[in-house]
Amino acid sequence: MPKKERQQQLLQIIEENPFVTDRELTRQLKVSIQTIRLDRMELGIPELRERMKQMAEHSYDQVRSLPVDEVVGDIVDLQLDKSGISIFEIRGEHVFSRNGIARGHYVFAQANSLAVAVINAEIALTASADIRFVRMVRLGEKCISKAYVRSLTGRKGKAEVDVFTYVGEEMVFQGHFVVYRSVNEEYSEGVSRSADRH
Amino acid sequence: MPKKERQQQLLQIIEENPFVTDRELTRQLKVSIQTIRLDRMELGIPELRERMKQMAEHSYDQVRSLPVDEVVGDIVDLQLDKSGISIFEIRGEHVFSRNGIARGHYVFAQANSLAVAVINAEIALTASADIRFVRMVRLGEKCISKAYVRSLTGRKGKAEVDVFTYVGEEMVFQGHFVVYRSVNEEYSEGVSRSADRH
DNA sequence: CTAAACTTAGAACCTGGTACTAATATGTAG
DNA sequence: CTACATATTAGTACCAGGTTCTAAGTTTAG
Repeated sequence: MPKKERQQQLLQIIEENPFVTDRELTRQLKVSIQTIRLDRMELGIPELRERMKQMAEHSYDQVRSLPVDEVVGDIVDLQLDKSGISIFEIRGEHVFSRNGIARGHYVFAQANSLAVAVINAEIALTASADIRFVRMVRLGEKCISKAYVRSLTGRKGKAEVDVFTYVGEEMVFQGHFVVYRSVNEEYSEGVSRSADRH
Repeated sequence: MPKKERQQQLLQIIEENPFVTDRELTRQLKVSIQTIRLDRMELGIPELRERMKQMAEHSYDQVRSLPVDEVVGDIVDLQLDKSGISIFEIRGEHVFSRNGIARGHYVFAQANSLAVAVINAEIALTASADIRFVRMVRLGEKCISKAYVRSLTGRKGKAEVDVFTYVGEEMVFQGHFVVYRSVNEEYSEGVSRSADRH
């Protein structure tokens, strides 16, 4: 069997069973263990333990990253129906462990939370948004979001809010949010009382 | 320090960082490595490698498709660079406590995670998104997101992904994501050696 | 004081490798 | 055919992160 083909088979075997040892690969491919190891090196496949470790770290990240908190970021300034500012520091649980870059939904969550918080209504819900991740945000960076209410339509209806997030001087995110607001009404069954942002 | 207390500390340390070696535990608990190992045995805590293996196997069973990245929601189907489906149940911690309506960023997070997971690349990051919350999602509802890759540009570059989220028959969210992707393997830093980690 | 419980030490061994050297096939081009 | 290259196999030394076992101290309680 040609080398190329063997290496393709090796790739496939490991892909469908990452827990296979080199010793077992020798049995399946009928070559010496050294050949297996040379092949792995050429293909850039790490050893069994490293593969397991990577999988373990991956799943560990996943478990840790679930609780996106109520309001993401600390609101440090709030002028209802006008503007607001919040601060959010990117910590380990917010990033991809592989490269330390923040997951987009955390950056979004900060902006979304602020866009909703800045609206003075008993119920405020995001209706739609147009967002742009201007540059990646890294572990340890402090995101400062500023929200500006651009328009309000009546007591009920929609509000438009622009949010810009900065790390230092640099803008990292921008978003245009359309927020549904209601002072008294509900939408089928959901009761509305006093506003519920935190 | 009494034995019981030490074992409680050991449990706690391992729980919050399962990737710790015995050698590091000796430094933290100031006892010999043999004591650490006796403690682990009494507590039924397996060795580091076994812990990693179990985590790896667990995550491998859970979602059999390989590169299920850090995701909000359970991925139940994944065809890389084509489509994917994930399920996410709205629980108490995801809603506004007053009215039981899901916070937008959770619904977004599910869609965003899926849009990133469906892309077959070593690095995939959301560049921008155009999203619409079609109707509110309530406590207890099961969100089913379906992602479709609409275009791919080269090995590197952008991908466009549409995501639709349903509760039952009803569409509750739709989003158009532009995802930055890169198949890049950096040869500058930690290529093969086991140099990098916690 | 003494026995039980606890702690530490050390050596042998294990798995699943890496790193490196060296010998032996098997081609393949001149 | 020879010479050189590539591929394969073999073997040794070494590593991390342990297990197992034996044995010797050290507390502590009765």
